[in-house]
Parts: sequence; structure tokens; C-alpha cells
Amino acid sequence: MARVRDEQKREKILQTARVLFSQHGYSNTSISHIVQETGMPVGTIYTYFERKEDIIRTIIDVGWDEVKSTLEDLTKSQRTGQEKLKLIIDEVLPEILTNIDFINILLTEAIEFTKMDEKMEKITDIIFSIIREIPGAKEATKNLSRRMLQTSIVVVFLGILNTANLAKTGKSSIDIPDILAFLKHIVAQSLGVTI
Amino acid sequence: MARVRDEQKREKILQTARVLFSQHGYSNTSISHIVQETGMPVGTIYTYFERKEDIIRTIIDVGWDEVKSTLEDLTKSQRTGQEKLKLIIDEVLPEILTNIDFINILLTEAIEFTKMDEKMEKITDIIFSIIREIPGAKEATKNLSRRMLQTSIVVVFLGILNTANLAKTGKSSIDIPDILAFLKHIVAQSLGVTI
Amino acid sequence: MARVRDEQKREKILQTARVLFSQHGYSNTSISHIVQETGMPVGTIYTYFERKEDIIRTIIDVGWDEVKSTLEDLTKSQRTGQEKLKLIIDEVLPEILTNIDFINILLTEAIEFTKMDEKMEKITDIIFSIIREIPGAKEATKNLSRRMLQTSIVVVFLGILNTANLAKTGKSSIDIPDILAFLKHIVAQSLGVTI
Amino acid sequence: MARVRDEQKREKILQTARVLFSQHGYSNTSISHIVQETGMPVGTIYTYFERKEDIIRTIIDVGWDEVKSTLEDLTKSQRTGQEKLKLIIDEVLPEILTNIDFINILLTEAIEFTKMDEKMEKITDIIFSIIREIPGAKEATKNLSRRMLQTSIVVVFLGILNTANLAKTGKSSIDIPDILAFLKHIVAQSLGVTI
DNA sequence: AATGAATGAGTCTTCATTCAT
DNA sequence: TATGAATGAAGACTCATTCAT
Repeated sequence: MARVRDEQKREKILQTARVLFSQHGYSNTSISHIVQETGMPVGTIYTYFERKEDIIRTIIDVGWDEVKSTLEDLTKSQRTGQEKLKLIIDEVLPEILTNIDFINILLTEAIEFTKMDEKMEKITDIIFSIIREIPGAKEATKNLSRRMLQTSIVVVFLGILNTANLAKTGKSSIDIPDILAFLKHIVAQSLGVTI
Repeated sequence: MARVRDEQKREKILQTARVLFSQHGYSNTSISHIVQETGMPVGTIYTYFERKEDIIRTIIDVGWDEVKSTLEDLTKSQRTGQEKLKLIIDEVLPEILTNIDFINILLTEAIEFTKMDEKMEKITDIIFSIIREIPGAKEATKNLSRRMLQTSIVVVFLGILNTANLAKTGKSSIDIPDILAFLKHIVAQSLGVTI
Repeated sequence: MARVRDEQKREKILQTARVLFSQHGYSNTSISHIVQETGMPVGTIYTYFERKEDIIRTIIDVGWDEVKSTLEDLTKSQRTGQEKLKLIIDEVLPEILTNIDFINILLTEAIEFTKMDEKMEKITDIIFSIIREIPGAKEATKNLSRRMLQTSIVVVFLGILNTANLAKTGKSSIDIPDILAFLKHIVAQSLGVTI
Repeated sequence: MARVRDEQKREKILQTARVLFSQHGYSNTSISHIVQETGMPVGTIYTYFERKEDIIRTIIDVGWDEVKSTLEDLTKSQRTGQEKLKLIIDEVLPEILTNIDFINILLTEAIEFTKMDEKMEKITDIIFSIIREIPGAKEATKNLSRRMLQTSIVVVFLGILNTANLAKTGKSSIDIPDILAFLKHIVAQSLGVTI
């Protein structure tokens, strides 16, 4: 029976599993790896999660909720659209890109375990609402269909995550700052907004 | 002389495996799945591939070589830069995006099994050389650093593949034509070249 | 607390494996033979031994430790050298020769899995120390180099084990009593000590 | 069908297999190891030997026949008993001990694949006949039962082979010359014959 | 409630031998 | 005749999950 007792233990399992899933992939990470790494007994793992799948689901959901709520809070805040966009590019996204383990899991396992399309829909909506709050950007995109805008956002977002994932290997000459610079460039070019 | 190696068998194994790896992932596809699907005995699979890993490596390498040589042939052809770009967007890329199984494998397993960074480097070089052949595009990008251009190409390329992969689930409202339209749009905007 | 490791199960695995290894050899004994013979599920075998090799290693080590500690206890005891020698020939060795399965494994697999040379060194040391305690024997061997004595001991010891192993087939006309009689004879002749 | 065509090929298979069987054991040597090492096709192996077992049987039989016929020729020769004994110790045995691969196979696999007891019987007979030809030796052993003599010969013979096998690992401090010196010593002591 | 031994279907891979070419 | 691809039973080992203690 999955009972939640000690939030710290649960957290430790999630953190350990996140690193392991990212390093070796979900299938190549066994529960006994997690047992070894956490030092907890198997039984305890199953006290907090009914099955292995629940662990990865939780990792993705929790990670995503963080991203989502950060963005939603930002949306609801009293800042101007431009300030919001700046915050996303200068703070939210770098924060996300820091969490390489999560990105990796998101890209390789999320399609199997969660509804990526809904997540992309959500991201799109948020960016939309912000664009609409920036007069210049609204003007710059007014001739674009919603689908085109949506596609742009999804392609760029997934592209950025994937490139960051590639960058972490260290072999690629591209690094995170490059990615952020690119983002600013494309925002300037597409929305006419300078960050 | 003994029986001769049957290229058709090898091909069947690769095709079957490609579909299965794409559908369930490499780790979740067992050799016995491949055995069932091909109807071949286990031993025969191992006559053509020394180990399971070789199968996915071959799938990725062969798929990639096709992409690469198509692009290279194009580069060497007598066409103008603009014609080349048009061909890539109108024919090569749609062809690639058709091969959804390959894309999926490339995105989820290639980092583990092959040198993705080298592959991205290659793509970048080819696009570069084509841009340089289009006077307007060369002009439009002359203020961009090589890194920025490189990053753009990688982000957009990976973004497109990933979005196409998402699109195949059918749940996303985005489809392949949307992705191609986006690409034309961004090319027009960034390079000032209308396709 | 969970179920507790059951020493009896471990013991049963070892005993079963010892017989099977002796009868068919290590390589020709499969884990599933052990499974069948013990009636335990595969998983249980692997609960007690990490790998097949560990089973034979344990069999050899445990068997050898028994021999070694019996001899060491004897060495340390208050008996005279002659009494010790008598005990070895009349009790310790017959006891060892009884355990035919162990001897067989020792002779055929020990070189591969353990350090036979160290084991022989140990045996030699013990016999040495006993010889030195018997004035007549010491005198009888004083003109022999240490290497010669060492070689004698090893050849005779291994020869006895090997002959006993041959004897167990029942086809040879030699039996265990013959071997022990030979040993007494050679001890009398070489050391001048009558047992 | 096992047909004998090219004696050189057959010989190469046997030599290669002897080395491999000795190094890795019979069970751990696969036909494909032999194929690799000889460079011959599998089919060819099976042209010369109907089954894997036949190869080891042949190796043991051929090796043994060599030993046996050398000894028999010696026995039948016109030399005196003492000369014969000297030849055995100074030439025949060193030659046998050189062929470490064969000894190893003989000791570890022969019991399974051939009749070791008969082979020992043969050895015993030969040594007997020689002893009887040496007046001093005959005298020295006249009080020993035939069983005792037989046991002595078998124990010493197997002991020597086993010790040589151990010596080849190089870790043991004993080497082949030590073994031969021991043999001379025991012959002198038991038979009163100086070699 | 906490633990970790127990379980057995399933994993990848090997291999002696056959037989189509 | 010579070859080496074909075969499938069998090998060692893993693992998510359960449940006795």
C-alpha cells in the first residue's frame, strides 16, 4: 500500500530516480539501482510508489507542474508583457535548462508516459497570452495564423530542449548561453521585441 | 558452396526492428519480439547481427547515411543555392519526416548509440554551404556569428524532428504541413529567401 | 522485518551443487540442473549466490577450510609429532578421501577457480612442521633439500587424491585402503616412522 | 560424413583443439573457437570429425598411444632393465611432461571421455616388467604385494602429472626438474637403483 | 509498519550440428 | 566435395512485485 509518511524519503526516491532515469534511461534503471543509490530497502520504495511507472510519472508531472506554475504565476503577475517575456528568457528558461536530467526524461520518456501534446498546448497558450500583452509583438504577429504561431512556439521550445540535452554531452560546441542568445535573436526578429 | 547470406532477410530484420523500436523503444523491444514479428528463428537474427545493439546502430547509421548522402548529392549538384534550399524544404525534408519511425529512434536512442553531435555538425555544414551560395541569404546572415547560425540550425532542425514526432501521435493539432510552412516562414524571415 | 535468510537453503544449494559438479563437471552442470535437483526456483539460487561461479568457489573454499583447520588444530595440539602423523594418516586423510565429490572438484576445477599453489604451500608447511617434531624423521630428511621435500609432499598428496578419484569409479582395482597402506609404507621408508 | 582427405588439416584441427581444450577446458571451447583459430570453415571440421567429442577422444587416444608405444618399444628393446628405467626417467618422462596441454586434458577430461583405469593398468604392467628385469629392484620389492606396487606406481605417476600441471601455472615454486629429481630419489630409495 | 527474501517469466546470447548450395 | 547459413534448445542471469515475518 502506498502511504505517504515521510516526505523526505519520497523526495529522495524521486531525486535519485530522476538522476538514474536520466543517466541510463527508464528501462535500464532497475528498482534495485534505486535501492542501492538511496540506501533504502525495496519495501520502502513500494511504500511510497505502487509501481515503477509511478515514479517516472511523478517525476515528469512534478517537474512539469513546476514549470507550468512558474509560468502561470508570471502570467498573472502585474508586470508588463515585455517584462514577462524578459523574465522567461532570462530566468525561467535558464532555470529549466539547468535541470538537464528532467529535460532528458521529458524528451525521451514523456511521450510514452504522459500527454506531451497537452503540455505543449499549455505552453503555447501562455506564450500567446504574453505576446498579446506586448503591443509591438501583437502587431508583428497579426498576419500569422494561430497554427503557424503555435507551430513556431512548439518547434522552438522542443528544439531548445533537445539542443540543451545535446549540449550536456559536452561534445557539441553549442552551449546553454548560445541557446539563450539564439532565443533572444529569434524573439527580436519575429516579435520585434528586444530583450 | 554453402547457402549464401540473404540480404532480404537482413533487410526484413532491420525494417521490423525499426518499427518495433519506434513503437516501444529499444529497451522494451526484445529479440523475441523481433523473432515473432519476422517469423524468423532467433539464431537467424544472430546470423545477421552479432548483438541487439548492432541492429539499432545499423538502423540509425543507414537512416542517417541516406539523409546525409541525399543532402551531399544535392550540395554537389549544379543547381543554384536557392534551388537547393527549395529542394530541401519541398522534397528532402518531407521525405525525412515521412519516416517517422526513424525520427523517433533518432531522437530517443541516437544520443546513447551514436555520435549525435557529429551528425549535427554535418547538417550545419551543409546548410552553411548552401546559404553561402545564395547572395541574399549570405547578406542577411553576415552579421550573425557562426555560432549563432549553427545554434539556429540545430535548434530548428531538432525542433522540427521532435515536433513531427509529436505530431504522429495524432493528438497534437499540429501536422507535418504546418511544420513545413513554419520552416518556409522562418527561412523567409531569417534569410530573406522565399521558397 | 522481512523473511530472514535461510542458512539451510544455502546449505542445500551447496550440497546439491557439489554432487552435480562432481558428477558432470562444473560447465556441464547448469543452474537449471541445480534448480531441478533442489526443487527451488531459480531466483532463490540467485538470492544466495550472485553468480554460478560463486557456488563452486564456495564449495572449494569451504571444503578446503575444513581440511586446513583440521590440520591446523592438530598441529597446535599437545600431541607428539608421531601422534600427529598417525592421526593424519588414520583419521584426517580417510575422512578427506571419503568426500569424493569434493576431491574431484578440487582436482578438476580448483586450478581454474582458486589458488591451488597457495593451498599446496599450506599443506607443505604443516607437514614440514610435523616432521620437524619427530626426531627420527628430522634426522631421516636432514640431507634432503627443502625443495625436494616440498616436491615429495605435493606429488604424494596430489597423487593420493587423484588415485582416490580414480578408485571411486570402481573399475580400478585399487581402493582407498590400498592408498592408505601405500602412504604408511612410504612414510616408513622415507621418514623411518612406523604408523 | 567424416572422411579423411588431407592429413595436414586433420592434424591442424587436433593441435589447435589440444591447445584450446587445455587453455579453456573442453566445455568452454566451442567449435567456432576452433574455426577461428584454424581459419577453417565449420563444415571442414565436421568433415574430419563427426562430433566435438570425437576431437577430444582422438587427442587423448593419440597422445596416449604415443606414450604407450614409446614405452612398449622400450620394453621390447634389447637394453637392460636399468637402462630402460634410465631412459624413461631421463627421456620419456621429460618428453611427456613437456606436453603440458596433453597432461592437462588427460587429468581433467580423460576420466569422462576415456578409460583411465585401463590406462593406469597398462602403465603399471610396463613398469612391473621393467622392475622384474632389474635384479636389485626385484629383490628390493619382493616383500611388497602386487597391489602395493601397483598403488605406488599409480599414485606417483598421477602425482607427477598433477604436479607438473600445477607447475605450469608458474606460481608454484616447484618446477619440472624438481619433479624429475624427486622421481630419481624415490626410485633410488624404493628400488635401490641409482639413475 | 517496515523489511528484504522469494518468485518465475523473461532477457540476451551461444552453440553443436545439419544441409542447401 | 566444400562451405557456412540456418536452427532452436538451452545457458546464465535479471527484475518488478509480493508477502511472510
